[in-house]
Order: sequence, then C-alpha cells, then structure tokens
Amino acid sequence: MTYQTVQQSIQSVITEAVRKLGVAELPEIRFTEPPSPDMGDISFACFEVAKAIKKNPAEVACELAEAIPPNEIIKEARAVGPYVNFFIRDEALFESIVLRAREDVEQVGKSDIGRGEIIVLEYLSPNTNKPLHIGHIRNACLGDAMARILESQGWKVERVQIINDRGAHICKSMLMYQKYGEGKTPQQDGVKPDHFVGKFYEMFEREAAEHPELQEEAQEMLRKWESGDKQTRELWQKLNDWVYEGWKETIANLGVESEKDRLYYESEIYEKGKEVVEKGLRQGIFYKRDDGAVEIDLTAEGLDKKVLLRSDGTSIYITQDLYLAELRAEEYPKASTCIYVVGKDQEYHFKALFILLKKLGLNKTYYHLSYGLMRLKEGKMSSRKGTVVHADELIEEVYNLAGNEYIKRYKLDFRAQRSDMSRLEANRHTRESTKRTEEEIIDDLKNQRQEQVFAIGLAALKYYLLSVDPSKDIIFDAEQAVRFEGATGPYIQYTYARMRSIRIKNQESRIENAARAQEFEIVLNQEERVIINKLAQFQSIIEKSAREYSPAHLAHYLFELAESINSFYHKHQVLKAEEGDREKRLALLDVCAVVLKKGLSLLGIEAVERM
RNA sequence: GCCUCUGUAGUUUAAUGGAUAAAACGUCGGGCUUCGAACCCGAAAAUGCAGGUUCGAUUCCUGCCGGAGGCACCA
Repeated sequence: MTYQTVQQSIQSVITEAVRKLGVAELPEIRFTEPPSPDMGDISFACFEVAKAIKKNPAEVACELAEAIPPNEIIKEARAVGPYVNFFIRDEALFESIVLRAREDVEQVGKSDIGRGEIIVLEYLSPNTNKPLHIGHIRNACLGDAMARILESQGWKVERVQIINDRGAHICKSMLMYQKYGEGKTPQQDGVKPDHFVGKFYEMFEREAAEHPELQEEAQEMLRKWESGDKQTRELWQKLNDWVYEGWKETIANLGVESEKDRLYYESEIYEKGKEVVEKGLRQGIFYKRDDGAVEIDLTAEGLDKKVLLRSDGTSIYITQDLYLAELRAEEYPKASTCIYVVGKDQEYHFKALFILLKKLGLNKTYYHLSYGLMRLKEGKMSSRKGTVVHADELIEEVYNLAGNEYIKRYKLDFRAQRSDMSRLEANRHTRESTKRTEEEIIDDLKNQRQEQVFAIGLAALKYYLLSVDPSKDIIFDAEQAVRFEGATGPYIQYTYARMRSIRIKNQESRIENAARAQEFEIVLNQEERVIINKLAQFQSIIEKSAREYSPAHLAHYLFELAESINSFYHKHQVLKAEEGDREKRLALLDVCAVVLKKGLSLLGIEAVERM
C-alpha cells in the first residue's frame, strides 16, 4: 500500500459522501494539514461543497463525517467546524509511508513528472575581471539546487554558463596590469590569481576617478583587442586564465559541480548576433533607423523601443543573447525549456529578450529565474568602497567557524572523559602530558575532519541562502549566514548524524528491523504520527519546489522534519524501548535519515555521519 | 515621470482566499548521571495606513505611505 493509495481511498469516500448530499461532481478533492496533530492526519475543507448546495459549511462537514464510516484505512472521520478531519489507522500510516519507503530507498524523493524533458539551465556566468562574490554564491547555489531538484523529478538538466570574458571591464584590469603589473604573476605575489586580477580592476576604478583619460585608454585597448592585436590578445588570455584558475578553486570549495557545464565564451559569439539581427531585418521583424541602428518597437508589448545593433554596426548585450539562444536551440534541439538564473535587476532585459525570441520563431519555453540582490545592512555592495563580500573570504570564514565549533565540542567531550579518567586513575596524568595530548588530538582532528568541518560550514552558508525565496532580496548578515543553531543547515545535519549514531549503536541490520516491525502490532504515539505525516509530504514538497523554482520550500520542510525528529527522541527512547516499539522506531528513523540525506543533497548540502 | 517587485513579532523568514497568523535568532525562564545539549520545554512579542470584493483577506482590487530594482547605441 502506498500513501497515494491511502489518499485516493479517502478521496473516493469523500466523493461518494458528497454525491449523497446531491453534489454531482467536484473539480478536485484537495487536502489540507490540520493545524494541530491531535486534530487528525489530513483534512478536507467543506466550503466548496457547501456553496454548491447552499448550506452552512459546518453543517455539511457534520453530514459528510456521518456518511463516512471507518474502514481498513480510515479510523475516524470527524467534523470540526467547516472541516472533516481524517484519522488514518496506525497500521495504514506506518505501512504506506515507513515500510513502503524501506522497500525501495532509491525511489524516495524521485518522480517522473518531468518525463525526461530537457531543460537548459544557464547560471553563474560571471565577468572575468573580478573574483566571485556573495551574489555569485547565491546564483551558483540556487542554480545547482534547482538542477538537482528538477533532475530528481524526471527532467534532464543541461547546465550552461556564458562567460563574459571580453569587454571594457577586462580591458580595465589589463590596462592597469600593463602599467603597474611589472610582469608579475599571482604566484610571485602569493595572491589567489582571480584576486590578483581583481586588484588591478579596483586600481582602475580608483585611478580613473582622478584621471578620466584612463577610460579612453581602456577603450583604445578594447579596439586593439577587437582588431585582434597579438600582444593585447596575449595579455587578455593571460589575465583570463588566472581568473579561471581562481574561480575553479572557489567553485570547488563551494561544492557546486560545474566541471561538465557547457561554457559559452562571449569572445567567441559576441559578433555573431549580427547575423540574427540581419535575419530579423530581412523578415521585417526589426527596422533600420535613419542613423543606421537597428531597432524594434516593443511598445505594443508594454515595453519601449529597443536598439539591437548600434549605428556603427557593433553588437550590444541583447544582440549576443539572441544569438546564444539560437545556438543553444541548435545544440539542444530537444530542449523544451530554457531557464536563466540571473539577478532581478535584469528582469526588463529578459522580458524584452523573450519577446524577441518568440518573434524570431524560437518556440521554447523561456523562463527568467530571477533572484533578489544581495545587499548589506549599509546598502549596496560596492567594489569602490571595498564592501564587496568575496566568496573566498566567506567560505573561509564559515570553515573556520565550523572548525572552532567542532573543536570546542570535542574539547568538552575530551575534558569530560579526562575527568572520568582522573577519578579512576588519580594523578596518573600530569598537567603537561594532558595538555600535549589535547593539542595532539586537536591537530589530528583538524587533519582528519577537514571534510566534515567543511561540509558543516558550507551547510550553514547554503542553507542560509536557499531558505529565502529566490525573489526576495537578502540583506546579508554574516552572523546569520554562519549560524549553526536553530533553523540552519548544521541543525539538520546534526539531526541526521544523531540518527546515524543510534543506528550504529544498534547491532541489527536495517532490513531486519523493518521486516520485524511488521511482526508487531503497530501503535503510534503522537510524536511518531507527526513525523510520519511530515514524511508523507516529502514528495509533494519537492514537486512544489520544482514547479515554483524555489528550493526554499524544501529547505523549510527539512528543518520542520528535523525539528519533529528532535522532539521525538527527546521524549521517547529508541534502543531501550520495548520490543516492537524498538523495531518500529528504528525503521521510522531509517526513513527519516534517508529523507533528510536526500533532501539535503537536493539542496547541494552534504549530510555528515558524525559531527 | 512611467513600469515592475516588495512591506508580517526587536531582527531574519513562513502561511494554493480558509481552522487559534507559523518558525528561527535575540530577550526572559526551565532542562544534561539519560540512544549526541549544534538539542529539548515554556513565556512575552507581528499582518504599514485607509477603503473595496467575499460567508471568510497576510493573500485579490483601489488609493496613500515606506523600501528595492528597472525604463541606454552599459553589461
């Protein structure tokens, strides 16, 4: 029996009962969650039915509840106000969720609603003049999580990036390097290579404020670059390679898998947009102004006029995006949808772009997954004011904090053990030797537990970014981003690690527990019911996150599940429980562990076995 | 000026038009001789303002007030 069967069974008894009241058909029977667990497992709101037969909803609820007798699934249907609340039989609940999940762990959190459709997902896509900052981290985490979520639901996701590797911005860094770089390399300066390049960009911004002529020099360099000047191209290549090298490290530290991404380089495609514009011109979609610029009038669509090609014939930002869309349509002919993970400051751009693509005959579904900006309490981040939160610094900070937490907890543990020991073996340890042992252990820990500590730090950061709905701006607060307590990634990891610990302390295999659990009469207490009802929602929550392109739903769900688990085993024993209860609870916790681990991985967060 | 988004406890976030507006942090008060205290239990504390639609509005509509972004031959 699956949970779906349980739901369908309840739906059909409602349909039947509703029919008795004289309502021929309901469009859809939807369930809601009762506000408190002692009110039932799922409930049905009677407003629509009441409206159809012009009766009081509370009255309708009573009549429906009376018309629904208990059966092998329903223990009771109880009218509460305008709702009919259903109490599902313990065995049915346990079997359809816990045992069912145990039978096929692989399938937990998977579905095929995407039906193998291909989605091209563009994300990250930075400029090559600077190291990555906190905004890029939000983008990367959001794109990564969405790709994972969509794939779990049966879509095939092709991750792509457009690397903005040419233009005035990179020429600014190049110019400064040429003037003041003295031919140095990042290695010589001992600086991470992307930061090395970024320093020159910042230098330009400072210098140009006092010497405006530098702007013209940068433009001149851009012209040289465009004409293919050998020296300029070599310099450009050198600086860009440094930046790529630096990014690679940052992204790897973030744990975002981007090695297989299809990378498009602006330098390779920026001129080809002209062809698309020419084509549109021939088709009469665009028109040429008197000054030679190509334009389209989008006032009918509620936008303004939009220039697509400069009067000197050179292309602009949107020209390139037109070509890129066509190129991708060729490379991924079967793709049904293209998603652009780009900040919401570009909403207007994408609105215009999508209209243009439609006019050009590209009939894919285009979606701008727009996310809010990262701001600071003091206002917008500014590289000039030096208030940019760099990705590397932030990652290092969460790592260090997680390490401190880890050591702190280990020390407490260690000291407790030591005091036990000293009671047993009085004075065997001198102050000196104990101290050395402690330091040794900490050193050892630092080496051995690096990956775990890293996973915990990243969990804090990623959860913080993903638990906010993408559409909302985040006012970045470092203290909140690196928290380990409350509604955080580490809290969920902790819950998982604790369950694993219980499982390891138990000698029997999990299959055996699950099988044996069936041998006993299943009686659930309230905490267990809360957990099971929560588990039942996992699939629909992932679907919601996929449909609405918002990992935040999943993030909140995982916290709630973890919370219910922590409440549960604070109140009830597992290993020391009576026979029957013990097997039942072990099986339940196994499923919880699977769901937490799976859910975290969909967010790009690693579950740790110990912490 | 025009367009879009946004306004919920002190702070950060929840709530397909439905039940007593839900959590976290912070504050205050409890709980480790207990399968892991990165935990648990409890308290105080909120829908910007004014209308409208509705049996019912945090949610939809209008106006006002506040915040953000956009409206380039920049990206």
